[in-house]
Amino acid sequence: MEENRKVPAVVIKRLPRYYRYLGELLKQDIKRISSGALSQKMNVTASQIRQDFNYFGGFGQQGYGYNVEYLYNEIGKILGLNDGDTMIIVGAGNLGRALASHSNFEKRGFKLVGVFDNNENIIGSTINGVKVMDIRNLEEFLADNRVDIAILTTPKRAVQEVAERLVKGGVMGLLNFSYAELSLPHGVAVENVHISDPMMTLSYKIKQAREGHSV
Amino acid sequence: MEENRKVPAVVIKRLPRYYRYLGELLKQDIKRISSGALSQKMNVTASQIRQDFNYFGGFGQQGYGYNVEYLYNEIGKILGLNDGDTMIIVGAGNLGRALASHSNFEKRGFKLVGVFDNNENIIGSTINGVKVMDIRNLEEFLADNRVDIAILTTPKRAVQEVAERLVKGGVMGLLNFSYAELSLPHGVAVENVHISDPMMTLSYKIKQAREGHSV
DNA sequence: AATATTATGTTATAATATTAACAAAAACAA
DNA sequence: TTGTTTTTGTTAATATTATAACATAATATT
Repeated sequence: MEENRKVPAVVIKRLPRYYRYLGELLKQDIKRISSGALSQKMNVTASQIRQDFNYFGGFGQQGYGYNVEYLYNEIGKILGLNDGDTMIIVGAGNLGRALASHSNFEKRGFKLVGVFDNNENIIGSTINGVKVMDIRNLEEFLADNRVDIAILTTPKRAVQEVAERLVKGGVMGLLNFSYAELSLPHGVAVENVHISDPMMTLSYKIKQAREGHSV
Repeated sequence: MEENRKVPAVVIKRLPRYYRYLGELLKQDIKRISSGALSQKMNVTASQIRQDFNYFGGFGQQGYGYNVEYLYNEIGKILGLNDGDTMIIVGAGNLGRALASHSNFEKRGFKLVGVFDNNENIIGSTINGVKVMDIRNLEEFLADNRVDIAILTTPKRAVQEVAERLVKGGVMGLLNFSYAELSLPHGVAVENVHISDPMMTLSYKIKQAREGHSV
């Protein structure tokens, strides 16, 4: 029932996975689940599940388990989903366009309100119902529209400058897909996604398997 | 100099980041670096860097530090990069096409040898110099070509079946971008990439910042 | 050549994270 | 009901990970 311990980052990182699994259970119309049953499905220990949830006070009931819908919603609240956070995508290349069409963001409660690029040939076109705007009009847009999150899919050389402009314009969080690592004022939330990292990890695992080690 | 301790997964996960940073240093023609200097750039402790490298025997010299190129190459070897691993992409939707055009994979030594889809309109077209093939010909292709890694960007409903066919065809590692989590025989290396997970983590951080907690 | 400095590899210590244990509470069964 | 089973929240024990400390060796300096 203790609520004020600082929640370790490693616990926070696990919440999205819990959330996804619980969403699946919901779809299957499963009303309740025990930590033991969930642990089997998710391949973690029941103890860890209970411990994790307990950082937030615990959401279950002895002898019963957890109400799936309630738990799902509570984790969503912890993560700040469905708060109506808005996002823009900066960089309408292959990856930017793919992400713009990615319906999962909407499913998690994030609303795409703009896409920006500097390529004349792309500016003015529409992706997933959203107009691609000129990056030169970024400041104007940010002044008129609240933007919570920006997804960065620009080339490496552009990303630091763009990030600074976004922060200056009031954007609170950046999801950085570019290769460069950003240095920004304290207080700006940044998550880096380097898609070749898991590829390299995979390469290591394969090598291990080839050499007869367990994977 | 100890080499046979089991290397913790958390250390392996850090290697790609070291590798990327060292690649940057190389480009800047920096020949040597100390754990202290590297730790500042990467925002980790020097102790951790030395400890991490020591799992593999250590690559430095007392009083000198690390030779950047040597260290870069050694980490590459540990990760099994530039071993000529081949890869295919299954699912030529927005994300699959974006990944096919993603030059970083090649930079890390992975060679794209095929793209598969089931959409008649896409089959036969070319992405990044590689022909999109009919998924029905997957087995035939795998019989004729060694494929080490498959990137999965199919819709969720298709991914488990495709994964099984790939494994049967001899593919050793899967990089799964689809929402579903795969259950596969022991010994198959799998890395899951759920791009909405870091988005949710970011949402949490923003919420914390709004509530006045440090990020 | 002698000394001071640098910086590793490695061991020791501290901090975190995971798992196990279990009392208390609710659900279920007889 | 009453007793038995289930299953949580929570504390205790263990294991893992990160940091600090330092002896040793190479480099740099005088």
